Amino acid sequence: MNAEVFIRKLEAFGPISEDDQLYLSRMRLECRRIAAGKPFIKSGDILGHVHILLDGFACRYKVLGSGRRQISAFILPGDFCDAHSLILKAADHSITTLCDCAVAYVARDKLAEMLERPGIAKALLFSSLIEESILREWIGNLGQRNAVQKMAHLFCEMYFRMKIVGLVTNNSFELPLSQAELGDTLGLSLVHTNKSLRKLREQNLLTFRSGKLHVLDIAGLEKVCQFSSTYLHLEGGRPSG
Amino acid sequence: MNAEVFIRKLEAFGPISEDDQLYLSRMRLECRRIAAGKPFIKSGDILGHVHILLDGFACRYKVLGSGRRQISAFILPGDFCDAHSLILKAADHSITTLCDCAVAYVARDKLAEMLERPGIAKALLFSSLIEESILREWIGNLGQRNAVQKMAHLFCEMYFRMKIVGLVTNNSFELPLSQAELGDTLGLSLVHTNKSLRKLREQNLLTFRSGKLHVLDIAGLEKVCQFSSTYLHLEGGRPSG
DNA sequence: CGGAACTTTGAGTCACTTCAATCGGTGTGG
DNA sequence: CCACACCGATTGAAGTGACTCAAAGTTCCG
Repeated sequence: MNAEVFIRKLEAFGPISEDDQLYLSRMRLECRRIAAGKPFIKSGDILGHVHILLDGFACRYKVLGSGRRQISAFILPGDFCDAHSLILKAADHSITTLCDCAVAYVARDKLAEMLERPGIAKALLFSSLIEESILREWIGNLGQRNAVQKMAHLFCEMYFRMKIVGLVTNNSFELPLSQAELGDTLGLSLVHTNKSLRKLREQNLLTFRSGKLHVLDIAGLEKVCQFSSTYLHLEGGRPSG
Repeated sequence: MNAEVFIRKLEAFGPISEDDQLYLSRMRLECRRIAAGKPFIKSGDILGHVHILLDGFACRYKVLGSGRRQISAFILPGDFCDAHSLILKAADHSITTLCDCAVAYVARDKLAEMLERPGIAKALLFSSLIEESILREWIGNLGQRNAVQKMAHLFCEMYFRMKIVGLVTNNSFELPLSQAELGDTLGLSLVHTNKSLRKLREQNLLTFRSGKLHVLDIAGLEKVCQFSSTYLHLEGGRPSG
């Protein structure tokens, strides 16, 4: 398995020089398959290497002292799982697969070496800035919208993000989440998650069954939560820098 | 006005070479004072330069379609206000001062030049990773805690962040927020913000009046929300990289 | 066929919201 | 020096969105 998905991802943030590309592709990445539902990074883990998701779907989460769980991000192919381990020896949150995944391993000193290349460091910085932007939007989502709106917003976001990586077919895509996990993402109880989902279904906006989301009316869904995709920075058009 | 606050901030993320320091200090930064309560970056603005807060207190926020406002971050001296404008021509959120501030301006092409230096690019990446970490914690805060716990958590965070930059005296510090702004940060109505604040006060944990927070019992406050400061990455100890 | 995990639904309760009014401090003009 | 306006803080009361508890229905898999 090679670093192609990863290189493509970096390129989305700006031109990667031929030299850098060569460097990355020559870097043999160790790769492993991980089964669905396996928390492969746990809060507190000391990490000797950094993970890149090559295939599948994963999420970041924290379990608070109260035992409640909050999912704070979804990880798509090409994404770094734990760039943050660059600065902290121990992981400050956990990561679990949500379906069968392929994950590449980069030794930490290898990563340090990568960062000496301005082109790569810049691409990682940009990638981190977009993640920040998504996190800020989630904060607004959790703080200011009601249950149905929150859910519509999450589905809109995932629709656009999956679409851009080519994973949407006939307006539907794999979103391998249980309703409990959906609730942990939106800060809702399981029961209320179920009832909010029903409302969206009854408005003929979507169906969501066995980990597959089918969007019937994306315009309607966007309207429910006043969705605007600018925060996803999809166009890929960058100014200078 | 020079870039000292900024250099000190970068140094917190790892050694900055003498050459880089010289480069930064030689860079004459244009600096302006901005009065309290002035939104100096507005969502949609096309930015020709990047801002660094040198002195004061500011916040990021978004106004949703519904008119509701969400504050998504507080900006302290030394922080970049809009590193994200590196990747997007237009700002995707607004920033306002919360008290009188001093702000430095860096032309965008100057910043692009800075990023060609691996040491600086790395420091900015690290800074961005820590911001991400804080955003993730806020997501957990908004999603999983009740009003009183949320508020306690925010106060704990600000206590530690202000302390590390030397702005805490006698367990109290300037937090120039109205209760309405506090509510917009925590996703609470003004009325409930006031009532939650009262509960914390009645437990003799703190006082909060005219933009000044006095922490009477930090251990008690931490206990209310099960606060753990690891996500702030305060120690500054970094592994390789 | 049995069990586990997930989904669905109903009922009662509570945290938080909205509406509405008052109170206090501060600045301004007469 | 007082009257007035303004803004933020405070409080009470009523409404509601989301929660918890409880139970039954479904789907999937060994």
